[in-house]
Amino acid sequence: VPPPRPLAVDPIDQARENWVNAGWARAAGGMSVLTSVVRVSQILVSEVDAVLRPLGLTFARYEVLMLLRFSRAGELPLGKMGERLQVHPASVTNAVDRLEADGLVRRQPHPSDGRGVLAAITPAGRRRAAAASDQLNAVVFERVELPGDGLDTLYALLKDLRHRAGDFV
Amino acid sequence: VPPPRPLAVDPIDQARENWVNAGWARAAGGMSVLTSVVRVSQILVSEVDAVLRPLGLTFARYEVLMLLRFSRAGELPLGKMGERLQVHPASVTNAVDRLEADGLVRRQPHPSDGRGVLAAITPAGRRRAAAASDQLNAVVFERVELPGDGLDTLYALLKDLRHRAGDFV
DNA sequence: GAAGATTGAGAGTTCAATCTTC
DNA sequence: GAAGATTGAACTCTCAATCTTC
Repeated sequence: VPPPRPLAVDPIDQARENWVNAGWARAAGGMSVLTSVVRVSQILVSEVDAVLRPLGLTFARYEVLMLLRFSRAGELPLGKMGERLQVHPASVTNAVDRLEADGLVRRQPHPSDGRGVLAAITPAGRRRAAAASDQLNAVVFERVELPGDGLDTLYALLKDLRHRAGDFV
Repeated sequence: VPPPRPLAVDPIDQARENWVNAGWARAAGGMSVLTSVVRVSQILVSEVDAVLRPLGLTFARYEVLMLLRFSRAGELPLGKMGERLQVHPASVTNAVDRLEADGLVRRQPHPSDGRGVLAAITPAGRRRAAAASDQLNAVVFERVELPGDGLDTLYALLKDLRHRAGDFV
């Protein structure tokens, strides 16, 4: 396991400089923002996964669990979850398979549509979701910090990008 | 292929609201920023991959190619590339395998360290890198836009997060 | 013994194809 | 015919183990 030593200079700053020197100044801002977003995503997801691993969960399965936890009846059609989580139907099937094998979720027939399948959270699933949330809040979410209103500004800018990409209306 | 229809309401806003209602207001900001970063990363990387796919590249392999393109001698040790790109050594091996199979990169023995291996970009690799960069700049990077100095602000905030995570000194 | 690189196993995602039901 | 869900193949990433060279 190589302890990821911090680099002396910021590699993304270097890339940005390379872009400008190559005559691509107009694209330098977008390139460096994109690379930064990807890198921060890697960092944060690996922190989340490290917390969830001992609980037998991944970020994707945790999101499924929380979606059910916050739903009115504790159950949702698989397709709806795929839409909400913006993931491929096959990923939902896979996640529900794993959660069901661990007894955290149950598959149920859709009451009105014979094609559909509902996933329902079990009591064990609610307990696991609560434990995971407590740890994630304390160890990761509450420690994502920025000076001043940095977090709110960041959220608004990212929301703007998502909106422009057509992520929501 | 399901055309990802935009949702009527922002799912991350909903999650944020759920967090506050659950009594986790202190963690709501971090949770929604983290989820936003992950989502934007997914969107942008899939746009990049869509551009690179016809060129036989992925984002990871493109980054390797550009690292070599911007290096002084057009060649670097595999380990150095792993550090700069912040990826696992096995991922570098895999990327170089694919690039070498396509004739875009050549493996060379390290001149002074018998353990090391250099990857050197070939003329075909330079042509492929130039074509990929032209398209990425025009189709993706130049279209990542925000009003005012939004892009610079976003870059600075993400850099702050990376710095706090120990990504660089 | 430690560092650089490779290998094979395990997990997750995406895609195309399939099956059932509307 | 179209939609919901599942399956198997292909790909990528990560991890542990291995091999060579310092």
